[in-house]
Formats: sequence, structure tokens, C-alpha cells
Amino acid sequence: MAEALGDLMRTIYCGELTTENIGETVILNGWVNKRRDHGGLIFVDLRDRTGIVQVVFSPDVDREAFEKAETVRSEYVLAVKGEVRRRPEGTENEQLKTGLVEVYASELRILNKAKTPPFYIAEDIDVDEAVRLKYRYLDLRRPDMQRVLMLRHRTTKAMRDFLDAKGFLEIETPMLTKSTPEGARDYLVPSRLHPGEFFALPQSPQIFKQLLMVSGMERYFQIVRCFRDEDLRADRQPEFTQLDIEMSFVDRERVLSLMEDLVAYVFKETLGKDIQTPFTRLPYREAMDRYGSDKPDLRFGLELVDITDLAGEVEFKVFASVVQSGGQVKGINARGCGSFTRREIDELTEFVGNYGAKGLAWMIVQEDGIKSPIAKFFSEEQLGNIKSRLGAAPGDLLLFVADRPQVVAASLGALRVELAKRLDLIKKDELNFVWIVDFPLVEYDEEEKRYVALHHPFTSPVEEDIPLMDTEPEKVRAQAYDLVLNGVELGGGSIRIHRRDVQEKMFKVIGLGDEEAREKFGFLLDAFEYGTPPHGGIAFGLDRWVMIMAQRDTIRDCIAFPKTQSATDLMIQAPSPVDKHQLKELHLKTAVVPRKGE
RNA sequence: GGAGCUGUGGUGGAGAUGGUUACCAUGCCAGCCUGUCAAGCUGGAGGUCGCGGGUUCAAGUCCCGUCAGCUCCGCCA
Repeated sequence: MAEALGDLMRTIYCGELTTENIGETVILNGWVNKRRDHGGLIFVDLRDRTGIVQVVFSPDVDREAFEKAETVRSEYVLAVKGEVRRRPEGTENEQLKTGLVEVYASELRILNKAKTPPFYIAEDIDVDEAVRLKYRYLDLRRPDMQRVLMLRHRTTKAMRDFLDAKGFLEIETPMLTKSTPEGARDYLVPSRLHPGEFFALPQSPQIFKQLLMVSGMERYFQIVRCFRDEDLRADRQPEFTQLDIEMSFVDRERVLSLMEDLVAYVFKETLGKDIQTPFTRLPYREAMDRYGSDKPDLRFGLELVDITDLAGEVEFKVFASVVQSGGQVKGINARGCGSFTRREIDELTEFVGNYGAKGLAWMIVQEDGIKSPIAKFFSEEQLGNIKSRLGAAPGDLLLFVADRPQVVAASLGALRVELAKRLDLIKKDELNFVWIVDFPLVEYDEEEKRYVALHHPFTSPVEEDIPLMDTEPEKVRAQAYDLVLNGVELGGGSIRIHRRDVQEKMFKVIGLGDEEAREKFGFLLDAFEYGTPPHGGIAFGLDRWVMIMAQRDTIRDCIAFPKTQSATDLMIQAPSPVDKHQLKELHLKTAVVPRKGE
């Protein structure tokens, strides 16, 4: 029997009650977090999005309210009117923000009943994520989830405030747009009015924001949904949100420093943290050499050390042959890990195997020499050189991978992070920002047998490298930059190509023929002929940004209604088959035989 | 496309070597209880072990397949 809200509209939020309110008569609206029935006295913890306060139902105060309270259960929706009183001495609850007071209910309306929820609505619950996702509306009732969404709100608010103050305009771009080559797989939307043709959902508003620069908008931003039909990860969802930014008449330094100000402003406004600027700038090459990653976590050391030159001289065949065939040998000094058991080292070997490494050579440094199955292939002098190169001391464990540079980087880069986790070297509260700069413009794709853009095909090469585009494209540096925070790629951008001749050259390098370029990007090439200012910008992954600020392990926790790893929504059961008529209208036929029962 | 982990009442977990009514906690329901706060006490209901097949006299437990969730590789300009 749900009752009408009537005049019992809240006068204050549960979490806001303090000793200041003692003596006041207040009206609370919220959910029953917990009911404790003592027979002659009932306590109800009432919860709204601000917090919890204890409501007392006593027949001495109001018998009708008390009797109604006996029927109340968890998650019932209530309106309560009552007097705020200081709790009797000895019954204060220090764990509750409002624990010094309680509300004596003089009137209760049960606005709605509730089924027993499948899990307790509280912080730190231990429930299968699938259950949480199926009942996401209940999951989001939990205070820690609400806090993340509030933080997300404050983050976007701070972004908008900062950019507005700096003269940026928030402009929307189309969701129904055009499929383009390069990049991720598109989500396609069939066109009803144009049989056999499709829109694509944007992977990013890249081209539109550049066109807005041609339009003379000068400074643009957008908090915008992007879509990529690729496999998911803890930090990758098929639809995610970017803070997208573009500016005219700027160079790289101008963009980076303004973005540093933005980051500092947002962290100050949301978390109250002071961020030191400018951020470190680390060339891509150096990041790969020292950390084996273009998104290194700089909160700890464990840097990769190149011993290719030393390894080429040893009798150990695995090392020598790798070096001979143009590979690399690099190592990490896991300080103080000399006590690792054989089993632990085997685990690490298996770990690097995931990244293509065929093995993990190891040496334990002891007072009286080196303990290692491969030590016998090395002379004393060679061992000494390796030790000094890695700065090894007794008690250290040295780990080596010999392979193609990509495999060495991937495996040791990952091993570095794994070791840091195992050794607890990562300071959880540290925020370590770094710009990765001087990316190559293109890299050779073995599968496609052509050069592909490392960033995207609109990234400007460094001016003096332009001539190299014809001769040694892989040596051309791009005016591109990524912002990395604690090993997570927060965002990336570049100064764009704004000259038609350079853009055409770029298309040529990546093997995009004149005709295809014309067909796919003709409008862009045309636009570039009408007075395009030099421009550049960046896009940040908002979900990842919030994830780090909220110290969560997955962006699913920072998105109200996320998808599972197989890109489904467990709550609304999407995707789903559609009606035959819908398909017919869209001029579509599926090649799949529907499963039984569908 | 691949590797790994997980799947037992609503929820979280336990169930050596295959063997009688599948255990514990919590939640739920009922009763008692006027100061609790993840209240307490007493009693009760609730699962056939993700699904399918196989081995066996007998399977939650072994085998095969499959589905789902998560982590990772590939992929993600």
C-alpha cells in the first residue's frame, strides 16, 4: 500500500544532519538501509545520496508511525517527519557522519515497498560483477558507486569551467557519420533511405574538429561519446567518453602547457590535489628503451638495461644467436629478489611467455658469485660486466629476455610492472604525469605490407623531417604527444597537417591512393584549400581519467551503464535480435541462423 | 582467434581419494525483546551443484563439449 508523498517533501538530506539541527523538525526522504526492530523500539537507518541517518520509531512519540515501521523492510522508500535530537549519552555512533544525532519520527509514509535486493546495498560488497551489472540500478544505489559518479560530474564540470574561461566553445559534432579507413572497426548504422548504405558512429570527432578550425572557431572542445568495435579490456569499452579539444594558431608547447594547466585545475577542483607542472617530457624512443612501453609507469624504477653488446660475445647460444639475427638482449635488476624460489621464477617465465618471450634467463647475485643455470656460458669478466651494467649487488635477481625488439619491450615492459606489483613498489597516492613526445609518424605493418600512421593520418610531421617522407618514412618524427599517468594513457593528440600538399604526401606514405583519398577524405582536402590555420589538439579518455582519480581498477566502475567484456549489456540484454520488419525497412538480411528460442 | 581464472540455496564461501537426508556464514520469514547501529536470542523456509553429453552400480566430485563473467595476448590510428 504505497502512500502519496503529499506534503512530506524533504527539508534536508539525511547526510546533512548535524548537531546544528537539534531541536528542528525535519522531513527526510530516502531508502531504508537497515531496520533494527527491538520490539518496543525500532531503528531505521535512512539513506539518500548524501548519507545515512538513524530514525527512531517509538510508540511514546507516535504509535501510528511506530506500527507502520514494523512493516518496513530494506530498501522501502520512506518519507519521515520528526524531531532531530542529540543521541542519549553512550549511544553515539562514531562510524556514522550523522552519528551524534537521530530523528524521532512523528510521521511516516511508506512511499513504496521493495523486494529484497539480490545483494546488500552497501560499500565494499563482495558480489559477482555479473550480478551487479544485471541489477545495475541497485548497484548504483551503493554509496561508493554514487561517489564515483559524483566525482565524474565534478570532473566534467571543472573541465567545462576551465575551458570556458580560456575561450573554448563547446560544439557538438555528428554521431551519424562516415566510415573511414585506418583505425578501429566501426560501428555501422544502416540507412533506411539509402539502401545498402551505412553511417558509422564516430571513433572520435577528429575530422569535424579540424573542420571547425577551418571554420575559424579557433578554440573548440566537446565531451563526447566515441565508439570503437574492438575487443574490451578493464580500461576499454566499446563506447567511451572523450574530452576532445582543438585549437588554432598554436604549436606543440602551447598545447602541452595549456593542457597541464587544465589537468592541474581539474585535480585541484575535484580532489584538492596540487599537481606540479610542467610534466616530464619523455621521447618515445627513450620510453621504449628504458621502460619497454609507450605508456610507462614512472612511479618506480626497475628500468630495462640493454646488454645486447655484451650478450653478443658470450657462449650462451640463445643470447648469441638472437644478437646475430638483429635481436636484443635486455635485463631488469629485481633488487633483493635473490630469494625468489625456482617456482616463483617459473611463474615469471610463464608470465613473459604471454608476451611472446620464449624464455626468461635469470641470475641470482650472491656474495661469492652468480647462481644461474646459464652462468657456465659466461666468463668471469663477462659476468662482471653484466653485473656492473645492471648495478647488481648480492641478493639481487637479474632477469633477461633475448628476442626481437618488440618482444623484448613488450615482455620486459610488462614484467617490470608485474615485479613492481609483487614487490609493492607502487605508491598508491602518487600521481606521476609524463608526456611521451617525438613519436614516429608511421610504422611498417608486416601484415598489411605498408606503412600505417602511428597516431592518425592527420598528424603533422616535424617540419624538418618532411623531406624524409619520400625516402625513409619510418624516420620521420611526428608532432604528436600522449599524456600518461601512472602507466595509463590518459590522452593523446598532435599538431595537425594543415597544408594540402603535406596531407597528400601523408596519404601517399600510408598507401592511400589518390582516388581512395579523394573518396574518403575529399571534403577535408577541399577544405584545406580554403585558408586553414595551423592547428592542433588533444583528446583525453574521460573514463580512464576518472578511474585513476577514483582509484578503481576498471572503467566499468566509472560508467553508469557499462558493457561486459563480450560487449553486452546484462541489464537491458543488448544486443538483441530485431523484428523482421525492421530489417526489411533497412534493406538488411542477416546471414546468421537464429538460435533456438529466438 | 588464443591463454588463464571462476561458475554449489538470494549473496559469499566449504565440500581429500566419486558413495547414504549437500555444509557454513549472511540474507529472507515468524516469534520474543524500549537503545541498537552489519543488534541479540529462538524457530523456520530456501539449492540437485551454469548447461548438455559421457564414464560408472553410483558424479557437485572424473572425461568431453558448451555458455556466461573476469584478467590478459592479438586487436584497439
